Amino acid sequence: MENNSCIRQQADIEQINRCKDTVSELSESFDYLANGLSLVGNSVRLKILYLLFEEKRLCVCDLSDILGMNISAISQHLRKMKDRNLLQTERDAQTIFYSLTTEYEKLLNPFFEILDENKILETI
Amino acid sequence: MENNSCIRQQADIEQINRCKDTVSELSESFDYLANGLSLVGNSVRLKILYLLFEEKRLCVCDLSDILGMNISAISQHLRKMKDRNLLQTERDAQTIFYSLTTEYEKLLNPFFEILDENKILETI
DNA sequence: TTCTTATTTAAGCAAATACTTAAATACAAT
DNA sequence: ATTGTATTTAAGTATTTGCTTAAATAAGAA
Repeated sequence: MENNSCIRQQADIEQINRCKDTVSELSESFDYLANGLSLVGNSVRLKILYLLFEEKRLCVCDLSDILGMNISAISQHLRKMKDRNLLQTERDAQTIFYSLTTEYEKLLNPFFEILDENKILETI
Repeated sequence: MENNSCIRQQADIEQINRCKDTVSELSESFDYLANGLSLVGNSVRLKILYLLFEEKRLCVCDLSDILGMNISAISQHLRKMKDRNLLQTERDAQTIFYSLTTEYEKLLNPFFEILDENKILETI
C-alpha cells in the first residue's frame, strides 16, 4: 500500500504528527461532509437543489419536465438527497413535493448566490 | 429518452417554463460549479483541503505520510485540484508545496469552520 | 556525469455512479 | 373492483473514478 520512496530530510515531524491527529480525530466528520458535498457536486442534483431553492417546492414530474430527464432518474437523485437529509417531502394527494431542508438551504446559500449572480465563471 | 407517463393536470406551465429558462441560461455555471464541488466531495481531497487550510502549505510527501496513502494517488488528487484552480504550487528546491487559492479558501471557509468545531455530526 | 530525492504521468483494473427499462407501489376517481 | 395518475424500486449496463504499479521527469549532491 505504501510506496515510501520519499523520505525527506526536512520533514517537520511535529507538523506531520499534529496533522495525523487531526485527521484521525475528525475522520468521521470528513467522511460525512464529503458524502454530503459529493451529492451537491453533480450537475443534475445541483440544478435540482437550485430550482428548489428558487421555487420552494417541486414534484418529480416537474423536475423531469424541466430537466428533460427520465422520471426514474430524477426520482433516484431525489431519493439520495432525501436519505442524506438535503431534502424533505410533503404529499399533496398523489403528488409528492420535494423541498430543501432549512439546514442545507443555509449551508448551500453561498453557492446559490453565486448562481443567482451568474458570476461563477469570472470568480472561480 | 423521455418516459412521460406523468402528465399532470395541475402542472404550473409558467413555472415549468421559467425553470427551463433558468436552467438553460445557467447551464455552464451549473456544470462548472458542480465540477468544483465534486472535487471537494471526496473525503481524501476534503482532508487535503482542510489540512492545507490549517497548515498553509504541504508537499505531496507530507500528505502521503499524513494520510497513509501512496504518493502517486495523492499527486493525482492534487493535480485535479490544481487544474481546477482550488490549489496553487510553489517550488522550494526539489520540493513542491501546495496551498489553497484565496478564492477557494474563502468559498470553503464555512465547511472548514464546521470541521473546526467538529460539530458536523450534530448539525447536518 | 551519475546517484539520490521529490514528484508526475501513463496504463490497467476494480469499485462506484448515473442512466435505462420494466415492474411494483400508492392513491384517486369512476 | 377497475382504471389512471404519480412515484418508487429493482436489475442491468456503460461510464467515471480512485488506486496500484511502473516508468518518466526534474532538480540537487557526489
